[in-house]
Amino acid sequence: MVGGGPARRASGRATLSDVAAAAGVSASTASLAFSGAGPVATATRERVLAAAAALGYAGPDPTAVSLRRGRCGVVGVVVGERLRDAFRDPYVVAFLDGLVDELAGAGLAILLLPMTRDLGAPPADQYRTAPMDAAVFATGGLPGDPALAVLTGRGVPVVSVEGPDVPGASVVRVDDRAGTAEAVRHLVGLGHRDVAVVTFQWRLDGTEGPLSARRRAGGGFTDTVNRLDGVHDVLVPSLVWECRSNTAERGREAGRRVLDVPADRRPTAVVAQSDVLAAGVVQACADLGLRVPQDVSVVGFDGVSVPWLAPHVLTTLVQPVADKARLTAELVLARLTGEGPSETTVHVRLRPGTTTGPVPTR
Amino acid sequence: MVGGGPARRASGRATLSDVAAAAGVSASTASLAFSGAGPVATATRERVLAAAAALGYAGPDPTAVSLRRGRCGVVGVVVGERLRDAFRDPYVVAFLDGLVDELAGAGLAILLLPMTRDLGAPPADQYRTAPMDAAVFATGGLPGDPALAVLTGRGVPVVSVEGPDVPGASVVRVDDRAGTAEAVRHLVGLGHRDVAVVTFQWRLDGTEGPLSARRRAGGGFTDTVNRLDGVHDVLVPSLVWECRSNTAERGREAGRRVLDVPADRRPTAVVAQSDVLAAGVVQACADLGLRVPQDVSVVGFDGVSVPWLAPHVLTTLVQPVADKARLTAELVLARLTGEGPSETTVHVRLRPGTTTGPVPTR
DNA sequence: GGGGGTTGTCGAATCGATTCGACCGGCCTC
DNA sequence: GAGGCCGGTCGAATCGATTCGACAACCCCC
Repeated sequence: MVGGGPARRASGRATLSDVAAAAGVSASTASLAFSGAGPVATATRERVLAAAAALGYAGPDPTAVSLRRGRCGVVGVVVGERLRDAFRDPYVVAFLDGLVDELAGAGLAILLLPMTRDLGAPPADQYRTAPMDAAVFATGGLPGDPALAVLTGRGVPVVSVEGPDVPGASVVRVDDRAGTAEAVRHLVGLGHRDVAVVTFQWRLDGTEGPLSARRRAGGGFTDTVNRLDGVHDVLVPSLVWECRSNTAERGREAGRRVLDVPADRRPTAVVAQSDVLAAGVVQACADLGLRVPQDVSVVGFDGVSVPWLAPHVLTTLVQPVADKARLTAELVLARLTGEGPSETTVHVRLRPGTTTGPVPTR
Repeated sequence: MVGGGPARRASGRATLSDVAAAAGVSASTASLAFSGAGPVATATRERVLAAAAALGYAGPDPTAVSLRRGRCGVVGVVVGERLRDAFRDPYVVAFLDGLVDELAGAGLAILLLPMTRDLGAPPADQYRTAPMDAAVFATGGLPGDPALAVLTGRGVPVVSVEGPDVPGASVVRVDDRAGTAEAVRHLVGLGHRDVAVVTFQWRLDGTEGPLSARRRAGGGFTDTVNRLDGVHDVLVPSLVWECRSNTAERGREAGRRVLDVPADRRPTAVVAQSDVLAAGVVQACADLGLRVPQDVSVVGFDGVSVPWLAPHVLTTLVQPVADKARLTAELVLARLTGEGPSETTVHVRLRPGTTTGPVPTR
């Protein structure tokens, strides 16, 4: 068997060396022929390409290239708790859609990372073992999240959208607080004084119900906290109801619980922390025979279209979702070029709809 | 500077070699200390771990491990065209949620791959360059998709859910055809003879409207084709309307166009290829002042909850989404252990709701 | 015709880990 | 007391590519 030439590897597919050997050139030359960097004679290139075709070589192995370059072209995206719930929110989907688009334009692919449920438990293996050039907390996060520690420990730059807001992370801020305050002032202008708030989960422990002062003091998701602070900047809400997930279903339940009280003790307006929750509250109003906005005014947050609420048009705080996705992608790309953490802020805008009106006279 | 000891690399983070040097052991021993494979003296292990802590070494580099092992722990998931549209379908989200869960259990992370829009164009870079151990076409696919060719060319095993149905790919089949036929027989049993069909996109070119015989002959997505064939197994539909995306909005438009005709030429039942499209059709009925099911019966597909359709309960073909996700994950894992392509079938079940009833008398 | 520049090719180092085989003591056993 | 085994450690090969520096051949021009 002497002189049989270098045999194709027994295990698996052809490598660049196999191609080079078949073409009668060195591996370096074959690499040059493929990448186009450096001068290669036309005849040589063609010989290499022909050998590659014959051997079924489909280009360099991504993992090997990643190791060499020190970059794998993958960005981890941390989304809320369960995909099922997170993706039910049209706002999250729209943001992710924009982010995927922006990053794909830079040749980056997106790896889904489900958020750690239990802050005491170690994060999923993937946080330690999945290849990743950067990670984005797309739907907020908590500073104490162990997944965050794992990522920064690995040296993976983190970009967070409204938190976790920690040193070392780039942050896309939203002026939730000012926006929410504006919405509440809008209500106050309409005569409302008795306002209830329906919030996101404060922490990831499945709690639902009135938010206690004790729990509130324990710290929560940045966006949740800021939006609630925005309410307090204008007035003290009569009730704060925490939902265990950001779905219309939970919003509906919240609405039922908050509004199903005698009329003289019923809030005249509800401020929800998302359009999805607000839509649930509107449904609850229908369930309870309350008219919107004659009996109850409802305000949402996000500015996504909720067409099945028709004929209602939600009064809401519009987030510029495309801009936010673009800015987030820009922060990611900045980190990838070696720049340090930075931050940016997007602004929300009150868009009055048909779900808010003058306070009912009693 | 002789004898200064091996310095920490100037560029970037500590490596296993740095840790080994700091601990005064060889790289092999340090590796053993970390991985737990092979015997290491307790004292040695502690020295290594201490050195790692001191240097801020957070465990082996995932890319290097991937190269060595020949596996990176990432599964690509191809979802329809635009994320924004794909994720608006609760069925897709539920399936993905289940798939993520099942694969995460096996230590696998999920990489999002947007489906190629234009079959003539080359697929996105990510198909060639992203690290991936396997790929799943989660929402169907076309046999001629160039992305498919790129993946198989790379040697990435493909698992497809209802297509592309090509040699070499594992396939999760759904008995769409038999299921749809059963649903249509249900309608026929209620006296319906004039049935319209609202379908998914036949191909990814943004076309919308009546499906021409010519276009139909050109081949389409497996699920779309099978479900339409199921109708033909029972009767010839009076009209087949193709929607350019699987959203309630397009279903509503389809419903308007299909049903806004004089009563004597109006179909008495509409079979939609998804619950989302069906929900749109029900809305269209409301728009047109048609009662469901007294004037028009509507059948969906998937069996996801569409709570905002209340008080209607959609008559639909229920897909066992959790089982489907589990079976898909099993096919992926089988390919990862080196097994060849295989296939499996899931069955759908007709669940009568309140959106179908006896044919109206004229 | 020789010096300098260009072009094309190659060898070797490198990215950061894992793992096989070899080696060396020390302890047990016959 | 010698041989065998085992626990512990290390060196070197390997995974599949990229890239730098060296080198040979060739062309141009003076």
